[in-house]
Amino acid sequence: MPEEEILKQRIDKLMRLRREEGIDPFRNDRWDRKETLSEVNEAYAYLEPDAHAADVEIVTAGRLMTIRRHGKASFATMEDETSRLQLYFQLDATGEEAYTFFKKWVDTGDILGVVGTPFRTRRGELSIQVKNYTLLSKALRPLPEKWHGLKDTEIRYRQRYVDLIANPEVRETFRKRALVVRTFRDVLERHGTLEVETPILSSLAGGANARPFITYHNALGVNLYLRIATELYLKRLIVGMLGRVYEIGKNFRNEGMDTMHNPEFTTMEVYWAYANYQDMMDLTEEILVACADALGSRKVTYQGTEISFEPPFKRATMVDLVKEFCGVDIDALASDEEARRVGKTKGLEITGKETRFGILTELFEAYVEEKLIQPTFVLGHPVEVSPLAKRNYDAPDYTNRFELFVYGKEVANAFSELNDPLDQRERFTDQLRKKTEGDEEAHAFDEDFVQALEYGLPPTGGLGIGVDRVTMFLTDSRSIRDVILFPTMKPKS
RNA sequence: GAGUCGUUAGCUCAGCUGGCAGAGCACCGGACUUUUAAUCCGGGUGUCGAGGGUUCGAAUCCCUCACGACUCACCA
Repeated sequence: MPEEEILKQRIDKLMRLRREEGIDPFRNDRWDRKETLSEVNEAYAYLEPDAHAADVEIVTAGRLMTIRRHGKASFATMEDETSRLQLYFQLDATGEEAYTFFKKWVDTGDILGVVGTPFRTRRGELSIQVKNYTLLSKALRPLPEKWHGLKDTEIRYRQRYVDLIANPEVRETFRKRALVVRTFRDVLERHGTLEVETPILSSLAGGANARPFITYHNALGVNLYLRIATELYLKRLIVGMLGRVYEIGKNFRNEGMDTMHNPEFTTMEVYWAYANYQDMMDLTEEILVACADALGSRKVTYQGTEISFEPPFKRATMVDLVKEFCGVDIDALASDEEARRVGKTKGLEITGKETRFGILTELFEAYVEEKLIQPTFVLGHPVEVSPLAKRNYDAPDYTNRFELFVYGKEVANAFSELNDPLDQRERFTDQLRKKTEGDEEAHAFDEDFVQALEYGLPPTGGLGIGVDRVTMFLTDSRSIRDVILFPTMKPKS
């Protein structure tokens, strides 16, 4: 039957229900649920087959997922946010009127409030013998198929509510996501970190290499950008003497999308005054281990590969990793020209402008990243690709920075924050030069941020973690869309 | 942005070399007082993603477009 036909039929049925029975299922304002289905399942797990707890009254509610109608006794499977449980409607127990009403008016998908007694059937299934019930809401559209569920990715993402009804494991994934976020907060609060909110709308989108979304403010008559990172505002707050701050929120990047990238995604960024990137490494480890523990295990299987979040995570410098996986010792190369030559032999596309540090970074991305399956801290990024990180004063071409890779993907990025306003100004200028050379993703020059640094930023450790990616790895989700409730979709024309 | 694959009933899917549009579940009607993918009897409910082309004839072959999935490029 075409869906419109079913809808029409169900609306007609609703009208008849109102007219013939004087009952409007949408009139109910609340239901005094006394227990959830998982509470019932736990409390009466002890019942033996065919045993009734006849003196107990259960008051619960949920959605009917399946109905097995018989002549004078019917079964239904009810599901709520915690569990599922079988209902037993028996003419002798409900009375003729209520039983007939059930057979005539109640459909799968309907929300029911029920009162009854727990028992276990001869076949061994815990059930509720329904004494009476109330139709709390009516479903006018049919549920997806009960056996195969809903698989169509397009419907799953566009109509997530249907996905959530049909696939309990999807609900579980989003509960885990909430637990991950809560664990982030727990750890950060334990370290005396203040949760703050900074602007999403701003006249300048900085703090990362990315193209922003542009929007327009009518009253001000100006273009505003959606933020691409929270970094620069949070560091202003450290200047402002808030000591330790963090923000969990969405960033927006106007770039391609695939299984690892959604245009809006969630990050946690944290900044601690008087700390450095080493402290941030410890914090990263602490947060990830706490998340793994919260979800049950430090060893997780991601897409068939076991990943261990048992600390300490592996640590290595970018230079050493490139040496190990690619056989190129950047420090041994005398000039940029030589580096470009070596890069070319390794298959890099060379424009002639690369420095040896650019080559290092490209070799790392080409040869190393995908090999870093187990959690690995990569240290010592070149200054050239780290416009906001503090220089390593023993090796001035490199920064006190790390990125954490898991399953070949970047999960965290952290550094000792650059707090020298003069150096920061130079690096922004360098980014500006890159921008005029055509690099659309070069950082914007944030004059106000430099000015903030001129008031004095204490030595500060900063860290950003991709919340969606952490959730993916801990829930074995192959696409970022599986951990975002309403992922960005192209509108259907 | 490029390539590959996909789109058939509400859902999950068949549909061969071009020859009447199919199944299970769901849904509608009937029987059934412990079923659980209930069973039994009866009912097919469709713009075969959209548009164009080839052909006597197109779900099927060709082209264009839309949307999705995967791979790649960019990126976290």
